[in-house]
Amino acid sequence: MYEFFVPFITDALKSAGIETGKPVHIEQPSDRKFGDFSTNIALLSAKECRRNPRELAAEVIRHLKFPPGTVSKIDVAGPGFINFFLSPLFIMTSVEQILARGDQFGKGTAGKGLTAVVEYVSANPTGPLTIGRGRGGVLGDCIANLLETQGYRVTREYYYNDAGKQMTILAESVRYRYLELCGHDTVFPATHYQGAYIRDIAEVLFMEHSTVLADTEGLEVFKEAAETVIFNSIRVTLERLGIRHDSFFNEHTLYLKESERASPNQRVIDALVSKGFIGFYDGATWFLTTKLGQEKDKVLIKSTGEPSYRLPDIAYHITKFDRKFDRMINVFGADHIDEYPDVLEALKILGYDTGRIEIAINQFVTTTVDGQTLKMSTRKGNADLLDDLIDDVGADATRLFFIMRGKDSHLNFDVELAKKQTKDNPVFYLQYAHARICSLLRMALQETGFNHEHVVDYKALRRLESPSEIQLGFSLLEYPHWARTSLRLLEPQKMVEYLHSLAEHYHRFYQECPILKADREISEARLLLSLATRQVLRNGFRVLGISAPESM
RNA sequence: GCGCCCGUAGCUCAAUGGAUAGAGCAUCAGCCUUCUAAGCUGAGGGUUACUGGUUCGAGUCCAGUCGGGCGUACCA
Repeated sequence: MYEFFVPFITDALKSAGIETGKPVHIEQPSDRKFGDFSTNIALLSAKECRRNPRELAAEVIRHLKFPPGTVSKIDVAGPGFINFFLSPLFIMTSVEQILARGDQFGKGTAGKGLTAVVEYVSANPTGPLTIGRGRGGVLGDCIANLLETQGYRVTREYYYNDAGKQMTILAESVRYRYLELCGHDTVFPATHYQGAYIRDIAEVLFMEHSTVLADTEGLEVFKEAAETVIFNSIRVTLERLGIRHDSFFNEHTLYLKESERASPNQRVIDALVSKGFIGFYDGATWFLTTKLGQEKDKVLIKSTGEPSYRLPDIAYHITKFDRKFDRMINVFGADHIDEYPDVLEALKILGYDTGRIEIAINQFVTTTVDGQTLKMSTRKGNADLLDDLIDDVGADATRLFFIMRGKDSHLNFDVELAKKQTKDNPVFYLQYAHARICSLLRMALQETGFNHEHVVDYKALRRLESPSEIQLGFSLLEYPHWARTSLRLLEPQKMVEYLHSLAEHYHRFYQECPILKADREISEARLLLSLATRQVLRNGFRVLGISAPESM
């Protein structure tokens, strides 16, 4: 809808002889009494043209030529806005397109022929997923969905590490619990994983092997058991939320030689050496970020010989360039905020186009239960588990609550609210609109024989003209705009808000306009409008990954 | 100390640099013999933390101050 106006305004500017370098911008007025759309082009160009903005606006209007039956009124208002009013008939004929396109309505072509990789969750297998991880997981999943609606070919990737220090601590933790079960006198270190799941893993080992493992030197058997159990639990939890990945990228592969070539990690070091950004001191290998104005250099290879996380991170991103992704989107929590600038700097030095990398950082989650907030740490084992939350409020509420606030805002997850079955709870408010429409359609089939599946001609919609009908129709047409905006900002929250306002318009329409009880022709038209609403709700729910219940 | 994020109604949050800063909750007042009241309508409630700046116009951009969160590892 937005782009509908642009060419006509551009033409009008041209034929009025107005030269402006400013782009034509279409927006929605704050108040509908100002119209359906407006443009500020006269305000923007006024200075350049040395003319009064209102005069300029009037001039533009004189040259505007819209196709008949589309725009019913054009106004100059306020300091120089040009306001457009769409004709009700135009709105309703446009709604017909929604029914014609069905689940394709709202799809765009901006990403046609392009590929994107979205990296999200990426938790190492050291413990069950916590609520905080869930937010990033849902955010990433929705971003991937949004990319797909615009035609991108999307790879959903999970980057993990099953080696290194944390995994060693994990294996030791299991071993301590196992030794306890064997009756050994051990003290469980405070530095290790305290969670109950460690005990569960140890118990399984004890049942299978009795005390035999107590004498084994290596940690391998403990590590493997822990990794298998924990990874499975992570995948099960993700699956419950409808989060899936196409690709699991194991950091470990970056440490391995590739036939005749050095390992990807080593190649990063070599390349940075040749650019003069590597130093060796204190027994470690350093990325000389002080050369870039930073306070300290950063360790790439520790004095133990092991790479720190930064090195494989750089190498990992190079694989994304090697795999020729057009867009690379990383989703992670605020605790990783210090991680990416160094990676980007290194990639820039090595000549990669870091403009293709986008970072979506989500702030932390606190849960509120009776005003109590919980502080989380996987290590201490007192974290709120994502699984428990899903048990408590269900997958749909979990998903929606994670994305119904801007990702930059701290999220206050009100568990009580998420469980409520009233309109206070946005999940129910949205789903109820959908269920209500399904119920109507069922009843229509029963009582009047109206079968929406057999309708091929949507012209009946053109009979509608009452304010709540027009408002609803208009709202439906906004869906593609919000799909694009949500993606542009990497912010599914925009979609949530749009759907909420759509549901609101539907409920109002429902309240004001009898549907089954109206005259047959009007009734049919209103059923079609309801059907279009259901379609848009479904398309939106699909992006957000929540279910569309047929009855509630 | 330094870096990133946040500060908007009593509470939880919106507002691509635009017009009178909006929703929901809570409070108060209405709407069911009528398609799902799991809903709708209305009222009150604000110095957008503070001080300057940029411009036709600032909650939004810039600088500074105050307050909160997260980082600031040879953990990831």
